[in-house]
Amino acid sequence: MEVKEAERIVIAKPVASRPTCSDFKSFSELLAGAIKASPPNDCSVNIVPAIRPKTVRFKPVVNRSPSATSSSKAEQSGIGVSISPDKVLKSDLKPPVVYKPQAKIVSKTTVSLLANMGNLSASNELTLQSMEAQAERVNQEKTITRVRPDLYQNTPSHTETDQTSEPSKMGSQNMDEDLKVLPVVANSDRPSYDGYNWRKYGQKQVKGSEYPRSYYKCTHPNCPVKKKVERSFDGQIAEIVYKGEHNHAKPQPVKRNSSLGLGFSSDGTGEDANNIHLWNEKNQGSESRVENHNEVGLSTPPAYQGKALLPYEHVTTRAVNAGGTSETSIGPSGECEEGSKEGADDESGSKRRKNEYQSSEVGTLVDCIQEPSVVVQSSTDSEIIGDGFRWRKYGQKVVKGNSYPRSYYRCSNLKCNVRKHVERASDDPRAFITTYEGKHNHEMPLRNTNHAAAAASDPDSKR
DNA sequence: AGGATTTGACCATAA
DNA sequence: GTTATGGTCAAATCC
Repeated sequence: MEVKEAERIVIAKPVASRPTCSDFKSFSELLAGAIKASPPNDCSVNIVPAIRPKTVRFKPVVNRSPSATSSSKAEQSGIGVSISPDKVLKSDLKPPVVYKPQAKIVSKTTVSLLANMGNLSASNELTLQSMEAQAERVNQEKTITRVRPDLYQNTPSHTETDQTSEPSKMGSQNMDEDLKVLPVVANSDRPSYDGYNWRKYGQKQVKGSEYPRSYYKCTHPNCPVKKKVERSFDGQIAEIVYKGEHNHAKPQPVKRNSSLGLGFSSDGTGEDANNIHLWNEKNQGSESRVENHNEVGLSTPPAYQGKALLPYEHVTTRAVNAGGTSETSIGPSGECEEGSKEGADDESGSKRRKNEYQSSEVGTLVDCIQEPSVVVQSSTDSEIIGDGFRWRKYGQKVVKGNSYPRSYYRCSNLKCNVRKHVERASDDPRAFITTYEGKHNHEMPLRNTNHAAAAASDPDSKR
């Protein structure tokens, strides 16, 4: 809890600061074999070694000093390695390497999983995408999504089961504030779960960050949107910053699993009707920021972790609707059309996508496993749906160090003692921080109603 | 073969 | 003006 607090503070800062320091430590410790959730840690640890090898890229670069290159690379891949044990661990975890391999593995698994899970999977994906989409939509100019590693770590292992089984809901946490909480899962190097296609055009080690920052551009022809992704100590996505606005709709998924009610795209793009709506709805915005957090008790990496999937993170994104609509009830028709168009575009990029999916499916998998969330919101005050669970607001208070009131929620499930509080992270009314306490001991409540509603309102849900 | 990714170098901006 | 840092470019490489 304390830690959370600290982190929370950090996150609140407008600047992309790395909240991970404290976490990091704990994490390393965890890795050492000690504390907290052993499963995740173990997984991460195991993963690292396996992955690393791949990371190394042997380039006989002529132009650049070869020796330097190799060394530099080595450094990058293992920047922290030589430094300190902790760092070493971190380095091991480094993302760059990890993703691809994992993604592949995951993808397969995912496929099977999806097959088995059916609706769930679909919903999950949708959820993810939606989340990201929402985040983006929230701030088109600039959106920052942050993940809280610590939370992630703390996260117990299996809540996910619960979550998995149920569709998650996305909701605005504070309706008052017009916030939206979106769970986001981002794992791959190239996060494409926001429903758009991205091409990585750069990667750089930034100061104060253990991991390199990756730069992505939207692959759509004239789309100026870019995003940069930073990873936390364990290789998980710590922050995603979007720049610009998409001048196009999300690419439409080519295939859809008919069995999936929500229109799940098998290709992994997973366009969510909801997402699309959200997006289109607000692709305009000047600058907005969204923060994501890992939900503490929510996720638990399944079998994958063992593999290398550390990256599966569960993130909650809070976005404020600048424009206002928080709900799924967004304008559909136009979007749908656009989506179709996009789909056409996609064809040209089918190959590209393939690759993307391969590399990015981890996220999908995670989604499936973790929890689906549907971007449906109910506007009830007492019940907030943002992460798939129902919450009841039981208090609000202005806490020290934050000029904005913090809203306290508890899981509406009587037997569950999970609580969370949401507060504004900064002056930016769109930035919120959600802190979870405890883990759910039950499954995510089904929201058939919402689902249905969402589906109904979304023609995109196409089927 | 073609597109995506990697990664050192280069450029821009801020301190 | 210098240095530091971030962002982008583009050749090499991978898939």
